[in-house]
Amino acid sequence: MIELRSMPTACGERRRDQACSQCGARALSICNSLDGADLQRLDALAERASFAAGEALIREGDEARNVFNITSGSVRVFKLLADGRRQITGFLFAGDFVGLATGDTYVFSAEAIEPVTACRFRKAEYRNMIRECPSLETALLERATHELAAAQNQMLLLGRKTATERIASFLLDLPAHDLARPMPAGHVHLPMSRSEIADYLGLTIETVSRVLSRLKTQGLLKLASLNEVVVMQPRKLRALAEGDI
Amino acid sequence: MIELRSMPTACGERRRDQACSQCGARALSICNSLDGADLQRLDALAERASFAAGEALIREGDEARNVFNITSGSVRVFKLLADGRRQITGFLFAGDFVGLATGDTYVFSAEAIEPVTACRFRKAEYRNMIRECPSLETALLERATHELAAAQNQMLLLGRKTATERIASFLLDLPAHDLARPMPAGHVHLPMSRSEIADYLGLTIETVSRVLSRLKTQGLLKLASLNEVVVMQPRKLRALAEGDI
DNA sequence: CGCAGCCTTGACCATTATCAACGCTGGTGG
DNA sequence: CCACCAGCGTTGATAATGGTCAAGGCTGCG
Repeated sequence: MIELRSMPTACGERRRDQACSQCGARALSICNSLDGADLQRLDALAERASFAAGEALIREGDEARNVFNITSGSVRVFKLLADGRRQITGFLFAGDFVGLATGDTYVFSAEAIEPVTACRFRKAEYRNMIRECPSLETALLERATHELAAAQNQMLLLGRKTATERIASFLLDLPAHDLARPMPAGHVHLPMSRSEIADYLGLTIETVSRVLSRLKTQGLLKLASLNEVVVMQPRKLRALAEGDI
Repeated sequence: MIELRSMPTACGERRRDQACSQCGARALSICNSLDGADLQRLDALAERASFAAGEALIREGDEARNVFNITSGSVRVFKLLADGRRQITGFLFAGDFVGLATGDTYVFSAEAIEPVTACRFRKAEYRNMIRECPSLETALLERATHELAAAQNQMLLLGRKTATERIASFLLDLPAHDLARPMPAGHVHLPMSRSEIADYLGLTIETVSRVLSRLKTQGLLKLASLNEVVVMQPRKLRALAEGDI
């Protein structure tokens, strides 16, 4: 129950220090916007949960009973078409919040990529939470607004960027979200598979693989391992990402 | 100054009556969630503004001073790449709210498609507004959450749907947003040009035109005029939209 | 050591973009 | 009042980006 307060990074300094590459705002976690007393009251309502890799936190169509605050690991949020086509709408990491949704049922699914720990809150207690801690609503609105800006960026990416621009954007934006995992400058950790990257960027695994190989050949990247990329020429990569060529 | 309260549809019955095709929630306008006294207090802070077709309400990069509540007309919200590629992230109609953004500058642009009237609020007064009317924050959070769900749907569309599926989805979803314009059942009004439809769906104008022609040939649609489509076989169109073929 | 699963690479294909020509329509000026 | 023009939309021919299918390689685990 103490997890919410003690979670290493969501409430920590590192998260405060880094500006969002999209909108310039400081990275937000719910905890950053709340004071100690508020957090303590929320803790009393939180329930600790952990999920194995692949396990679902949220299933589209299920009754929307819970909201979660991720405290470690990484999560994919996605929607499916009837024939199995998948669009991953976001990756979540420590400090992120998931499950807020209008209506009675979830309209997306969320699954653990790696083992995940989270604080679970009953949605039924949501009103109580707001009453006990009104600044929570402000924090959630800020967070939602921030996610909306991120979603607009992703729509720009999916609707108008080429495969290379998508990969470049992805590699540059990812580190800003996974602040819990300290990485040497230029190193990008990819907890997700090629197939998940593809489903996030609206591409196929083959195209993802080919573009990564080409960027490596061109000297913009090194592939330290399957799950770790080193950005060698960030300026060139940024130019690619924005289509400034 | 009375516009906010008296706007014909944003606060009206029609808007309450229709459920959102995406998430099942009742269509939301800020006004629906607030009582008369609250609306009156907000009115005191509102400033009436009108915009000619093509005029900008919001320009990406500008200091974020205002938020708007659209009272009539239609608006395109979009982002641009350096070379001019445009992604329209949404169309707004009477009752919609625009301008909420984290950070000091707007991260998107908004322009009138048709002549638009709106209520303008100074962002500097935002804190006052919340203090005078705390339920506004709740309403805004609901609205933001709703938009986030819509954004996830659009990402699914942009990342994973074919051209035909995109057009079908668009034609089915649009009427739910433009409730201020009463239309006979099956009739869809398109205030936007082909080029705007293309930039919303991540296609070119030629592809939009071709797909519309083909759907017409197949008898799923009639093109009453450039700006009005009649859906002849909604079930088939819905099947197309979901990829249920 | 071997196998399963994921990733990479190659050859070919299809959807959609691009380029180009033509048509419609509404507004304007003769 | 009619004709012309500009702008938008449609349609066709061709091209290219990225998808599909297929084969082979790497890696980590039993």
